[in-house]
Amino acid sequence: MVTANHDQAEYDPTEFPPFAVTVDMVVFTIDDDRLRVVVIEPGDGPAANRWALPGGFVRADEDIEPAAWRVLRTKTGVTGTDHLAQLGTYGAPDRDPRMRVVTVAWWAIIPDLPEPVPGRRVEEARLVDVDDVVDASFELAFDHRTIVADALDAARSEIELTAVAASFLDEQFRISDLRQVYETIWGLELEPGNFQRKVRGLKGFIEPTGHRSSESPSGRPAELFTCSDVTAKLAVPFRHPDSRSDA
Amino acid sequence: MVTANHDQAEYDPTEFPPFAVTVDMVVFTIDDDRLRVVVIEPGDGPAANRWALPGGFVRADEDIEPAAWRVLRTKTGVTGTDHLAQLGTYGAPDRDPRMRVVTVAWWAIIPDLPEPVPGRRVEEARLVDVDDVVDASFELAFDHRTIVADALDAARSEIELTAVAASFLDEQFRISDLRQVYETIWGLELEPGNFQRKVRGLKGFIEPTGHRSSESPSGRPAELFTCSDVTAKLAVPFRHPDSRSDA
DNA sequence: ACAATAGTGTCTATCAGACACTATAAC
DNA sequence: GTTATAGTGTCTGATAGACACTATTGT
Repeated sequence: MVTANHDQAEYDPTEFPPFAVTVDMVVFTIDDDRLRVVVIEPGDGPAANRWALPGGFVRADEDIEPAAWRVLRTKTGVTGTDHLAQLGTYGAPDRDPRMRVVTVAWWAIIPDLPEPVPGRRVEEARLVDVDDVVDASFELAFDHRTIVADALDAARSEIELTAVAASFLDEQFRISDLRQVYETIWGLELEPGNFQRKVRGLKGFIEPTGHRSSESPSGRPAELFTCSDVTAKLAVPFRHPDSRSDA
Repeated sequence: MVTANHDQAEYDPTEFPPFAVTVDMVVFTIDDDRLRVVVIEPGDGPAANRWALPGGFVRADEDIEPAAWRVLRTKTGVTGTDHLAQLGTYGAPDRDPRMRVVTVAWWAIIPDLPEPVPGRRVEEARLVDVDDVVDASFELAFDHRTIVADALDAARSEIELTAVAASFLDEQFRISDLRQVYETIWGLELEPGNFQRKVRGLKGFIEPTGHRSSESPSGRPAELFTCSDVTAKLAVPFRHPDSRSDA
């Protein structure tokens, strides 16, 4: 088979088309029983004076996941998280007006994140309700609304299959705290008694600490639990209760 | 906060580190009740004379998913597939000796793929058992063994949640054909009667065609079904039977 | 005492799996 | 008839959800 080689240049390693590779971070936290996401107002670039996800270029000698951690830290001051997962890669040719960029999007969960602090070359950093982003009442630059929507889908699925919901909470937590995480992310109410029994019965999810909560405003103090591995896959999924066979 | 700007260069759009962006394809098919994957022997590059996934550079003005389709077609002659999903992006700094490359990996399912044909700049193309790749008895270049293993995990999960198993089959298929797909991918046997009842009861999975199979070697001819949307999310997951609460 | 939250008992409907059974074809 | 596969009936054990109930704290 003889073919004209008018497009062979792109197969030549010395003439590959150069791309910029960035990372963008979708950082979730729960604040006041609302699912929120960290956004920044960049100090420069095409998203200056607009809100956007924290993001930045991957360095020439840096793997992608470390770049995600570094960008998160330098842009928002956020340092630790139990959970960082790759969401997907977005690379429409026109997604950034400056140049050809593909961005690797990640999503993470940070407990107790009151207000992020603006980092280098960042004007402002704040938390915004995920719902407002997804329904576009709070606008984000680039394709970041889509990325947040995809991250929300990923989070909703992930808490069914793994113990990651616990990473929204402190080291020790009550079962009712964990239930609130599910209720917030799924946007529904769960029956406290059944939740209790179900989650206690799941292997590899939570372990009792032997301590009891002292902060309860009233009522019987709750037993405190920990989750040793938030990435652990649950033996049985904790299923979102919307699925009915008569759907 | 005053900081040395020794690393500010990377924030300058005109001086971002240039990356090559490639796509790599994990193409599954079922052949003789074995799950197989398409591999090629590139005619040049660092994987010449080794087996590797079909892959290639994304063009300067091309979105990533079209690039995946193009690469698949030009390298292996494979043109159509019902299912193409992004798997993840791999970008360790040393994963390609030539240059800094990040690759966006995709997985796809092609029914009835007897033998792929080597495309441009490809010496050979063939199918290989997925198991042999994952257990490294069949070696692949770069990090392609990891990518195939991740794709297998993705496929095993995806057939629980969507109708994608049907994309291994022809337009019309018997329920026992569909059962064989699950058995092959999960590596176990399912009880035919229960499978039949379960899959017939799931909304949005299969629809009867009104025809019956004429190719049955013996026995009662089976009703033929179609799947109108292989990407449809099942209302109720078709669960892999390994998960027991006493696990 | 009451209010509030934690946690358990129990009933019921549903569903997965085991397996016997019937149905319909080729031979 | 036998054999093979398609498809159904039916039982059982597990589980999710509803909801009543007990348990343990503060006020």
